[in-house]
Amino acid sequence: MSASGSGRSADGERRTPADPSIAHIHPCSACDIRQLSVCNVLDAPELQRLAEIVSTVTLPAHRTVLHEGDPADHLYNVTGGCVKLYKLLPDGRRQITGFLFAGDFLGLALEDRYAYSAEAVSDVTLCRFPRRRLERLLDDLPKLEKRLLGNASNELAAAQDQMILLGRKTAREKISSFLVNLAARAERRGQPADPLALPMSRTDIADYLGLTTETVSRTFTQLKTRRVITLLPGGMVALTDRLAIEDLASGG
Amino acid sequence: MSASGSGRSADGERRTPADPSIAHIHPCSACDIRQLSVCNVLDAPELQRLAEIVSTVTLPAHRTVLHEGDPADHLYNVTGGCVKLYKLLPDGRRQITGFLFAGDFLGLALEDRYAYSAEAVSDVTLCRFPRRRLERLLDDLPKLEKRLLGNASNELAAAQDQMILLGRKTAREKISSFLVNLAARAERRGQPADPLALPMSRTDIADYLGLTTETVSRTFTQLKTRRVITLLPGGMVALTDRLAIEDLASGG
DNA sequence: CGGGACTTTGAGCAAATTCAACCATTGTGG
DNA sequence: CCACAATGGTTGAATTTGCTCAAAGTCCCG
Repeated sequence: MSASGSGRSADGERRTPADPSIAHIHPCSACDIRQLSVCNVLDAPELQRLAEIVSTVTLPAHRTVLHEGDPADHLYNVTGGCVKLYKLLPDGRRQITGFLFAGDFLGLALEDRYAYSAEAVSDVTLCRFPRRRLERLLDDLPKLEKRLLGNASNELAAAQDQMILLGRKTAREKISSFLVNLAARAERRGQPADPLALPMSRTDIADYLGLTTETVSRTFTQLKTRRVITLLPGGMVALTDRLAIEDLASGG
Repeated sequence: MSASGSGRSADGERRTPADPSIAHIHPCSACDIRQLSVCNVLDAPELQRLAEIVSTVTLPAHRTVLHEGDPADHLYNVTGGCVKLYKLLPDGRRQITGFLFAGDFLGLALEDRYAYSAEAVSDVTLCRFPRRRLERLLDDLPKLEKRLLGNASNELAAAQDQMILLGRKTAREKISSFLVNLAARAERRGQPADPLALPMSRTDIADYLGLTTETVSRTFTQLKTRRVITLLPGGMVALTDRLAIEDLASGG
């Protein structure tokens, strides 16, 4: 990777040096999404220790963050934008296993290698932690470790919801669930939930829901025709009939 | 197979009292599946502390272990038999999110309530831990907490594998993956992987793979006809052509 | 043995996919 | 500034995979 010094490295990413002497340039204590993330369980001195090993990374849309099978050298915290996680079958079939937004944690794998790939959907900013150093730090910060466990447990619950979606819901129910779920998460981050921003492509949505782009497109128009949603320019959707879409989402 | 020194409670389960004075009757140190489970990171005195809050539970096949939405009062460790986890849609559609065997941990939810239901597939034995007491114990046993985090991280990886299965694999690939996966887990537990025991019904397999029983049955006969597997009496399968089935499983 | 649950097989159907064409938006070079 | 290629999205028609409904076959277990 690139040398430190906050220039633009060969692969186009910018970051702050890990040098603690200038860590105050990006103090975690001033982080405006901290209350969304795992860091919010830490007090000021603990946060300082975290700040000493973190570097901030900015990536443009479509840049790969990490690749399945690569050594899991870093963990990340998304601080802005949208990241997709995915796995591939040998013949290219793809399953997107999650979309991450500000506050979401990325890279938890106590294995040596990443079990999935991650790619920036929009321009994103990330906090990057060297895995070794973070693991060492965890021994001193049981609160953080507990929080990570809670985080993992929540992700497991979300994964189970995604399983029932993939295995048992119809296309219309899948799209509805997807929209309701994104809206709820946007709300939790304090971002507008209606109209809702859809930064990802139809293909991404299809690969997340186990459908094809054509089916995703047809289902959107169907929901539009039924006046459940309204498609707005700029990748926005209005959830016109919130009750109806929530009903569809839960498989009513 | 019954637990010693205890009565049968109202709901038909047998268990040892939590009374530590007789905990030595079921000492964790003599547990023959310990090396498979989260407990194996603990040394003798730590194990003793765990033994003081554990009770052993035996349930017959088809008995519900815990129910989605109920207060999450206990965590479990499966010590024998097979348990299925599942979620339901309002209209009864079911998704089985996992099968658990000896060594597998159950109930990790830092929420107040279980996010899914669990039911015994075969007769099962479980170690049961009161959640509050286990959580308190975790503060003193960082090794165990780390191990739980590692466990959760592995489960997340497995969940992502299941997502690509549900979203992107064909019926034949699903069945093949299922068999290969079960065989690998049986092997890890030191149980015979070929012929492989299938303790769960066709309906359970269908609800796990996002199929119908009919499709599961047809796919089994198809694999049988192609001489990839052999169906044996007593719910056993022989993986006749291991290479072929592994190829099918990975979507080759 | 006999009965009930589970499994397998069959025939027709339907939801979603595939293949193909068309439309909209955007960015580029003449 | 416009033409136009490129990308992504939408729509249509035909196909297919897996589902539904129905019936027959097996396997336990009493």
